[in-house]
Amino acid sequence: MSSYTLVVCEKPDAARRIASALGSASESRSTAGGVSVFDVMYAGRNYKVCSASGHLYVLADKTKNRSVYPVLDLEWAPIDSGNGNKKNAKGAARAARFINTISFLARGADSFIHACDYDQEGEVIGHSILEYACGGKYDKSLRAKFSTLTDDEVKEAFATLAKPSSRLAQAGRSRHMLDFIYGVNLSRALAQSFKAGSSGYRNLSIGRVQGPTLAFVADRELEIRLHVPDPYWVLTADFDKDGQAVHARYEKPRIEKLAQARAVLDACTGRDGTVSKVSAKKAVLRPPTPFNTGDLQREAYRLFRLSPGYTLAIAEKLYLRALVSYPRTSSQKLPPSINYAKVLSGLAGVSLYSQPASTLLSRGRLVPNEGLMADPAHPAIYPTGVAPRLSGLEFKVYDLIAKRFLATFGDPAVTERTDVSINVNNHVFLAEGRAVLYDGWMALYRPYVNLEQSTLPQLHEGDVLANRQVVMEEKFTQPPWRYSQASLLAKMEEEKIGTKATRADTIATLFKRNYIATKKASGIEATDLGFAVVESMREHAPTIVSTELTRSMEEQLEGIEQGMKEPVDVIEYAVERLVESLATFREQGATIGRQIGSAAATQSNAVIVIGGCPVCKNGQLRIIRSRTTEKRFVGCSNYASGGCRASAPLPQKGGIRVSKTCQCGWPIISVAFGRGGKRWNTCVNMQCPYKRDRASLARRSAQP
DNA sequence: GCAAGGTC
Repeated sequence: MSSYTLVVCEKPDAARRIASALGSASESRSTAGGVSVFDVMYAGRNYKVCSASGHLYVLADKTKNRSVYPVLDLEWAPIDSGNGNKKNAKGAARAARFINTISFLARGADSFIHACDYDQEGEVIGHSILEYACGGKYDKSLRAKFSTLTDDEVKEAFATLAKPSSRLAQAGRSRHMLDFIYGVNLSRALAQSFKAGSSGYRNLSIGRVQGPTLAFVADRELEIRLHVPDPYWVLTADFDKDGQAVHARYEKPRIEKLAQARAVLDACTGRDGTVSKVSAKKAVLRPPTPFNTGDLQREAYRLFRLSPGYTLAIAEKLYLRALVSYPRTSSQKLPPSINYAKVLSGLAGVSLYSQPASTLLSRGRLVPNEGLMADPAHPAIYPTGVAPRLSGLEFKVYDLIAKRFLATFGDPAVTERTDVSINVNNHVFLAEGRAVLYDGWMALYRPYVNLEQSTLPQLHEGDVLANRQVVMEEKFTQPPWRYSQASLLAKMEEEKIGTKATRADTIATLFKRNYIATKKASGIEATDLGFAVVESMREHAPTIVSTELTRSMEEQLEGIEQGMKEPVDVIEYAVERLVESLATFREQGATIGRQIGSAAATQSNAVIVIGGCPVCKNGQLRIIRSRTTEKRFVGCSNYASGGCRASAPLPQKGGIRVSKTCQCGWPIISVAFGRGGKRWNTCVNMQCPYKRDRASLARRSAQP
């Protein structure tokens, strides 16, 4: 085979699209790694288009000893089970297959094109591959720059190749370094302090994104706990106009003094009202903008109460089945190159969407209502037009994406708001009506439209309304809302921390660490442990829980990218500041650990009831963690007061759920082993006559 | 058993 140019893309899907944009490509599987490679002729040259699968190289701690800090001596190494996806050894094996394929292809290549996503992380991904898998080829490579992977743009990118920006790569690599140095060292300091100040090890962590996110929740929780409810009074009135009800509220929505409210109540009770003013205003509501990752996550939470992480996982599945476009995007734009007509024709073939899709198609000119946010590598999320076969939540998320896409092409809706002032003995009450005059895009987005309508009878100035009743209600000012997973994610977006692909993961990590917990129906609250971590960080390493760290880091990285700053100086400056914090942890570790440890202990001793006690009949069986051995077991709430000795061992690992009560009267628990692993159901009663696998419970458990 | 960032 003659020589060729090796094109390195960020992910397999991008390689496929880039290859097919250049010409008719033939796909083969590399013998070196078993991953896809595309051969294509373009402008008289042979190209082999291959891809990574995100980052194949990450920073690693050379010493590999997790109990030692500070760790400042880092190296770039292939993802392996030790540095990267510990929870997922498959990830490391997968990375190895891509690296093997690329290094094999690099040997036969005479030139290289860096065609990863054109952003900071993409620059790093390509840089590592060209340097480490291809043998120092970054400086000799050429950069393809594109904002979306359409045929035209890919060709344009290949026609305007230029030297890659090593400044951008340096900025990206420095970002990795800073996050590792701050995150890993402070996490180790936390965990080591905990170990020194209390019994046992606990996996604690903190980082540039985790820190402020946890602080958002903790600070909100404090606001809630410190909130002092102030009373106020609300007056409403119900009138009647020829048998039709008119509901109105007093012009002042809140009255702070009871005496004032009473005075109005007395003055108005039993007196008819006169319409003193009627005004109607039309409003034009523009169609919604197409979904980016966060918009979709928020909308799926609002409508279906899906967590952001779960929504993204479902969207990912839909993407892998070619039903929707790439779901990790910041973009609220739909470039014409995605071919609106093609997508709509596809949807027209699906019975659910055929009517609205055909109507849109028949108009000819299609212009989506784009939002302001853009993404260097992907358009907004849209359906591909491939007919879906889905059910359950997958269908719901797909339907939401499909209807949102349709709605963005709809006409603006027109609504009318009518305000009516009603005079009662010189006091003014207000009634409000809202009506949709033209539904436009709303028809395309049903049932997901969020708009309240309220109707009023025809009213004119001078009309007299019979007063049915005036009601005075005492209310209290409310504390702010707790964050939901969706609003916490929105807060992260607003503060520009984390990325569209990682925000949901960060929230999941905080749950896993037991820093935050869901308080039934009222949202997320910080746990005692979460509070303790924020508090101790504010004292010893305040930047890690503030968004300022991200801001100042961005500034430094910008300096590197512009050539105004050197990476070593930036890193050294960060290290100097961090070392002071770490020294404090080293000196006061035991004290810090005791503070955090006592917070963690309140938690592990928290009462978790799993059922009624079958022995004493009036106590409750609870999961208890022994203070001395730290082992968990089942005990009766009457142990201390009533001397009930009912107890049972528990498996020490795995999440426990109560499924039902066994015929013997004790609870049957369901234990999860590992992530997404099998669940194991068993009665906790050691003497259970109905149980077959007593031996296996004994093996997996320990007596308190 | 540590971060944040890619992607599956």
